[in-house]
Amino acid sequence: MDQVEIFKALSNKTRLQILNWLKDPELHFPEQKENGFENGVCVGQIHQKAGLTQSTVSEYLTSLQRAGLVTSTRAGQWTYYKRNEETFAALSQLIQSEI
Amino acid sequence: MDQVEIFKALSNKTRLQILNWLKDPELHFPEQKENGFENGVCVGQIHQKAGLTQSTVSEYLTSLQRAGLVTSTRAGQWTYYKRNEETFAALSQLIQSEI
DNA sequence: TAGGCATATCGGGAAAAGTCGATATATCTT
DNA sequence: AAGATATATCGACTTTTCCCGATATGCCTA
Repeated sequence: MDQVEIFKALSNKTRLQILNWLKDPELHFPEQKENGFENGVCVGQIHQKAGLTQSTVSEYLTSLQRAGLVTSTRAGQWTYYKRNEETFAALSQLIQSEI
Repeated sequence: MDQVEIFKALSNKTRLQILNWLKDPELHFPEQKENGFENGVCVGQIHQKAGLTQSTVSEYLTSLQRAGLVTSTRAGQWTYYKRNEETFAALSQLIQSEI
């Protein structure tokens, strides 16, 4: 758990927004509903909603993953990303006790 | 409370270290003991310990203050900085519930 | 195996952050 | 008023981040 890397990943409005959307996929990504959300949301959906290019969104998701804030699952041609709540809990604790 | 500004301020090893030092001034800044720590620690002490130039440390402290993570008090020719624990508590909560 | 999607990676230009040395400002002492 | 000390600000340079378009890779289907 690299603190600086986590905080850097969180230092961007769009990335914060993506994390927020992923808290409630049913609400924010209804188009994907038929496929379920067990593995999270695929890049294309996030790309559309974010209004940035596909490459930028892909890079953002990779950086969130490197920080441990999301996990990814490949399924066919899709990559699904979902929040890694453990990291959020650990971070909240860290701020309370260590930082 | 600007989340992005807070996370940017926390995205630097030295600034994290400064915040950590300020948790226990008696331990980390014994040279200043005679003056007490009610208002925190003065810039010069932090500068010496950080091993970066005075201007850099001054700028770091300003950025921590803009983020609300520390407060400053001027007393004579010294400026004392101390942690603003309210912001840390609020941030920890924010991560648990909102982000 | 060719073509079509979905995603990742690469190269680059603009903006921001990191860091310094020099200088300005404020305060204290004499 | 002058000099000394503490801090802040400025100008510059380097590194990193932001974000894009173009291209590569991987997988699926006809």
